[in-house]
Amino acid sequence: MITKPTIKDVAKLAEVSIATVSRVLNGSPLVQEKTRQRVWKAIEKLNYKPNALARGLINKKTQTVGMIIPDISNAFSAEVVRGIEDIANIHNYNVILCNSDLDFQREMKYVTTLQEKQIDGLIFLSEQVTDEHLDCFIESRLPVVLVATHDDKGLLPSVNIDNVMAARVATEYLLGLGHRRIAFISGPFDDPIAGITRLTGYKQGLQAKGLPVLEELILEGDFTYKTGYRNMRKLLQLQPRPTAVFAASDEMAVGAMNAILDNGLKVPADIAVLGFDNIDLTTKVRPRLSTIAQPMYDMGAIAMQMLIKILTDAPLEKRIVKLPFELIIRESCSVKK
Amino acid sequence: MITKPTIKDVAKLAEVSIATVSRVLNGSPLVQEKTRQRVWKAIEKLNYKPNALARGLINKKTQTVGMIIPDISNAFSAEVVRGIEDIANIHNYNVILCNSDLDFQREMKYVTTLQEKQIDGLIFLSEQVTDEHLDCFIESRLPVVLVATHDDKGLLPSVNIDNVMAARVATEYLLGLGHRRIAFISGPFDDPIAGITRLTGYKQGLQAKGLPVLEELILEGDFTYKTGYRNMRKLLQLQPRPTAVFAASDEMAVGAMNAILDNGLKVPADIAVLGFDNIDLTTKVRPRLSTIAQPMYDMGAIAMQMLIKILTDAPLEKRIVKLPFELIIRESCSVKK
DNA sequence: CTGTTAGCGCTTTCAA
DNA sequence: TTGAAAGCGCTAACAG
Repeated sequence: MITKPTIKDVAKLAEVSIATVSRVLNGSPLVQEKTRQRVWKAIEKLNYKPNALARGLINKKTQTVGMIIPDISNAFSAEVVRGIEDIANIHNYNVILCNSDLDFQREMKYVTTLQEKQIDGLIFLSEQVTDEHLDCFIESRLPVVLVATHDDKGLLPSVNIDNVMAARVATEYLLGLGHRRIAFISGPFDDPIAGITRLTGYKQGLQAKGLPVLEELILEGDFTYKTGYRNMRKLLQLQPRPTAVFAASDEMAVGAMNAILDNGLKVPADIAVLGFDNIDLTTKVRPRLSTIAQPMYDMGAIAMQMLIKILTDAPLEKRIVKLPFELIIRESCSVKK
Repeated sequence: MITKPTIKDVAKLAEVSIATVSRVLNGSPLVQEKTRQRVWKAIEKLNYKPNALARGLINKKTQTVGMIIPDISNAFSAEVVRGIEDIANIHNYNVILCNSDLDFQREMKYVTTLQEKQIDGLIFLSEQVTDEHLDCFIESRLPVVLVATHDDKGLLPSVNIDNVMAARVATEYLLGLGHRRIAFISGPFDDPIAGITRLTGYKQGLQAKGLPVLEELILEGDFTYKTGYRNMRKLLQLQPRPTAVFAASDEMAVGAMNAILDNGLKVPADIAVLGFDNIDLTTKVRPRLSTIAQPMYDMGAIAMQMLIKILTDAPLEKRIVKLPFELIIRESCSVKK
């Protein structure tokens, strides 16, 4: 069986030393033009590809980064990942994908494996970054950038959106349309990233207008279609009915929307619906749903840019980045009250 | 600055040779229990992690595979990728993710880079596998498994669904409901994977019943929401109207659905709608759409299993796998004519 | 400008 | 049961 050609084979064929081949490969200027051409010819003839393992062993750089995310099959993560990979690709990095399912054990196992593979840096998406996470990251001495999350102590660079502000602006928008009974289908009350923050924003929006926060109008979901649907059914029983619902995720918003329609009511004529997230499909499959657009792609892209800066010792202007969001208004909440 | 501990450091601390450390690391039985324990203690104390690059250099195995896909932010790919990663993870492989955007140049560049990184195998998703692709794969001598595509010559192992059969069964289902004027919104007529195949299945379904294939009922889209919407508008002008539409993608089906609703008609009372694909969101966000479920996750998982078998020299029962699909019937086409 | 040589961190004979 | 030494494919001094 024929083995892969190595630098030696190239050297032999080009009748030079392996050092010269190495120089040509790395674009060193101190090689005669004639020699360089001979070497390239040999490289092409043999279809030689340098071995990145051997290179990495010496350079202590692999041009590879790790990326630990909860679940790629979730449209969110997928957008972020695309942003990461695009920027990585531009800078000649490759990306190792790891699905954690938010399982701490798996996260830790991945960190170990990635360390062994000598990755240059790590991008980490998760719900909450605990002290154990932090310990592990520090111990690993890997450059880490957090996405869509942050650590309490602000030790690690991160990129995020301002969930409180986003929810507040959205609430104020609904108020501006004339709505006064605005229900809120929240994420889990113990989720510090996308749960309480958005709830807080909702409350702030009401309070800024001097309106009361009514407990009956606030229900807890878990971001899924099902809890959106169920909670909306409960809300429909209230007297008087809310005139608008703001859900902390698009999936819940769509669930709510279907619950409303199933009840024989109209969106937005009877009840306006506003979601949160803007996964790709919101705009494509559900072009009628109003939503708060989280720039998922940008979050990934910017996180990767930050990582690259760290890896190249470029200065980071900001360690904690908060990206602007966008309010996308469609039919589902476009009618003035 | 403290450097990473190497096998030398462990050897020194445990007062053994590096060979012994290596044996312990690789679970060799010919190490005394006492020595083994001393070594493990040293490993833990130093928090030593073996360098996978050095290992790979010798073993010619990296426990890493590459995965070239068109676009991870597309819900399809994401499902497949999840299947791939899950199986890879079980077998202690990592996965390098590459987005090609179906650009041949990028695909080739990725293959080169992945080769340099000494991946053990490659999973390739694309629309069409050309002869150039084939040349490149063969030249690379990498084990390759194709997903959701195949090569004409059947040289490479692949996993797929039977698009013709799927579309035929779907058409027959609609016929079984009593529909006789069934429109078909096709994918591009020059797409050999998901275009003509599904169209063929549709035609076969009609012909098997002795029904004519009417050109006016067949329109060409490109799988997107927009073309579904537009084509449906055209179909609505026909006299008589079709009583059912079968779209070659869920996005087009949803587009068609909205066009029907916008026209003041009801689904499925006036017109039944059937899609194709079953991306995750179809079931979650669009629980009312009937569809042909392509087992995307399974395709990824099975492809990875095949690759693992190839890598471990296990026999492959089948080189060309065709997975069964599933007809998921929901409200959108549940009414008998 | 080019070649020689010493490793990078590890596995694997071969001896002891 | 253990250690010494060779070498995987490459880069980077150092010499010439």
